[in-house]
Amino acid sequence: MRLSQLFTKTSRNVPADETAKNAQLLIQAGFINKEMAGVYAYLPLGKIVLDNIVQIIREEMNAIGGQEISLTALQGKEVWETSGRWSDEVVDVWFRTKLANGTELGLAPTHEEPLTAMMKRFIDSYKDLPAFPYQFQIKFRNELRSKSGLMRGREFLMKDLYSFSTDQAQHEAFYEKIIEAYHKVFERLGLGDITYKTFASGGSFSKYSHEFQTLSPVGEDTIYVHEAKKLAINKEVFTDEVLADLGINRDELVEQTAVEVGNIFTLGTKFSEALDLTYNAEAGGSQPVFMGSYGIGPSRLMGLIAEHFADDKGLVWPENVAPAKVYLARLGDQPAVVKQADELYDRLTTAGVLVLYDDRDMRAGEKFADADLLGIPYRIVISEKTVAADSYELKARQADTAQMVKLDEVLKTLGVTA
RNA sequence: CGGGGAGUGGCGCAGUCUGGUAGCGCGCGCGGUUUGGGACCGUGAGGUCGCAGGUUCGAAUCCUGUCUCCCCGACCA
Repeated sequence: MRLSQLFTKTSRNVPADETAKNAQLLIQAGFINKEMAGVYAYLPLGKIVLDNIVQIIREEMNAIGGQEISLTALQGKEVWETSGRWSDEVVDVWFRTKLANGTELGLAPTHEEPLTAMMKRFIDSYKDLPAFPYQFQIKFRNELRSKSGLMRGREFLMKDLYSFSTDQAQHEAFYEKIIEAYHKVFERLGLGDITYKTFASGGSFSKYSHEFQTLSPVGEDTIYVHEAKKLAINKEVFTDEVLADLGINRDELVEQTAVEVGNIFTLGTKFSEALDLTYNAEAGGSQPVFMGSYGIGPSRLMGLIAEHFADDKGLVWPENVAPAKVYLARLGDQPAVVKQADELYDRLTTAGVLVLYDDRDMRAGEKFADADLLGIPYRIVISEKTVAADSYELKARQADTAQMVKLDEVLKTLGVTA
């Protein structure tokens, strides 16, 4: 993409109505636009980042049998009344609205009910199980207070997968698989080392649920980390009983603040019984389907990644989620310089490398500052110097200095095979 | 929802205490000089001070109400 064509631009001023670093940087760099408190629009570069995160999650969900769907945001109240969750006393974050004829509607804060109801069309027999539908959907939650930029919005993107199994044993087999899949997701997002499977409060069908907590000073949760076992315990369930269950001594744990980036739940037959989702068992007889739910917040992850990797010059995206791999800064518009820059841009683009080509008529300092602020992993400068040396000036985002290298070295660094 | 802070050109701010119809930086247009870490000179465009009432000869400034944003708390992917 040529920056001269990109309609967004960076700002030298930090927005005054945000204090969260992720929101400040993402707005300043033109990745997102604030619509209202806790509600953000995604601009071209931000949309690419979000899509990259989504794609990583999608690939890992598909790898374990997930099938992507897209449910609706508009919800009629009947199915929620059946499960008891239409009530404000039970779910206090509903956004409610009405049809023109007065029919009550809500904007979905989650999707257990409509999906469970829908699956009645397709689940009749044990032969139809298990099933793992999932979606990426904007959830609406009327929080009393949104905060921390993308970390906690009133409207946010969520990947929610639901498992439908014959019984607890079949359910647990999948539960273990999704834990592994989640670890892969966070590994690919560059957060593997600081993300812990965390024991949290369960429900009527399991003693615990599991959260995936990423260490961060801006986190809202307190967890107790067992580094050797690579797990953690949420403060909300931190008791002697839990320690005994896990065979852990209190002095092996370190208290940390963390951000909940994922949460997996054994739902059991809570929703299937409420909504009458049953199947005919192999041995005969009707049984309620055994369910689980599994969430990850891509938009929250984007905020967390922005916040976690940023330095004093701006964003620093991991390669897997960066809006481009290379920031190609062309200094000046002399024909030879333009030629070298255009040719490299074409070469890399053809090879499938995403390049932000800064072909704008701006000074070097501004281009360098934007390259840093946008957080693109590699910066390549083309100038009279590089033309004269038949070389390219290459610098990783976090490197202190640039190096003059030949084309093959550029291609090798960027993983382009000749 | 309780407590605290704040709303003034696109963005960041000063002016409010001590009323006299608005100023600075960035950005933007035009002309010129520049050109490797956010250049400089000149010249322009752009706001009626969140909104609604009220006090006053006169309100960004005082009073009342209201909306919005941020932070802490309570609550949450």
